[in-house]
Amino acid sequence: MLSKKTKYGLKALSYIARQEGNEPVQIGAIAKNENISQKFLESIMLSLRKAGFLGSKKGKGGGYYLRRSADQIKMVEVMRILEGPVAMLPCVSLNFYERCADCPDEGTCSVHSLMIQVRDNTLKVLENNTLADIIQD
Amino acid sequence: MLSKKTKYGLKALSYIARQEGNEPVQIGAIAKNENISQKFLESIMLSLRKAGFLGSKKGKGGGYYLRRSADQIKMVEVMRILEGPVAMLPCVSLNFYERCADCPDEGTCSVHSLMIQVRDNTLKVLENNTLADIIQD
DNA sequence: TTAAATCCTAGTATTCCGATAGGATTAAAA
DNA sequence: TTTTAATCCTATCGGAATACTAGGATTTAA
Repeated sequence: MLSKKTKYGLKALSYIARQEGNEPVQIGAIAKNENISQKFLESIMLSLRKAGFLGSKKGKGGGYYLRRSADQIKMVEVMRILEGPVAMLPCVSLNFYERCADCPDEGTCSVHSLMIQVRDNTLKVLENNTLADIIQD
Repeated sequence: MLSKKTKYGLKALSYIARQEGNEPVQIGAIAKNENISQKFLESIMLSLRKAGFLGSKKGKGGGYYLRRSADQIKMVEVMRILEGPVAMLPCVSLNFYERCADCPDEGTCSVHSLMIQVRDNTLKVLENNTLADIIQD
């Protein structure tokens, strides 16, 4: 299951991307319009800024804005920052690989190959969709 | 991330499917060979039996056996029993649907359509793989 | 009658998630 | 210069879920 953190983060990015012009958007406005706890959203925005998706302006009239155009922000990148690995098992993760404690040999693990297939199909979707794509609705 | 419960369940089913003949297989043997806590595995086997994948024989010489041939057990069925929904959001789940509290309208939610794509691609893999497929390694 | 297996219910330790608290800092506007 | 409005930052916390564990009841073969 997708965490609320990721879901809210994607909604916030979408909200910002849908605004006209490049004026900074306030957390308060996003939280209100998307029904998200403002304090929780604050910490999510911070992650997105530190990851390079968002820039911020402090003080009155400040807020957040996209640092890249929406069609340059792949869903898979955002997911990896907010959700972590795309794969369903650490042992099939490309960016967060870890051995499984219980497996003596990944090559003979029957679950392993299945989860590689799932990963590749999920990746295909997340690589091919950008922020620009998902706000087309 | 896949829960240990699901992973262990799949490994246990694979282990049983790989045995010659239809002799019941003991939890103890599975736990030992697959490095799984025996007590934990007990509860998982119980779920799999109640879901109809396994039959059991009690008492000395008892154990678990497949109730259907391995090529008749789709991965998606096992996943739904052990892991729950395939979808990453309740609002795009076919078998475990729930509204999202924060969405006034699913039709205009940008995350919704993305997660439908992910779901469909994951489903494709899990529908097309059976227990027989994943033990071919 | 004993040994070996499943069956079943409860409990528990730990981790993670979602959210909250409380201020520090910055900048525009009055 | 003061006020107001925004982000920044760290810490904490309750509840739920996960991953087991305990302990016995029941069943069956030898």
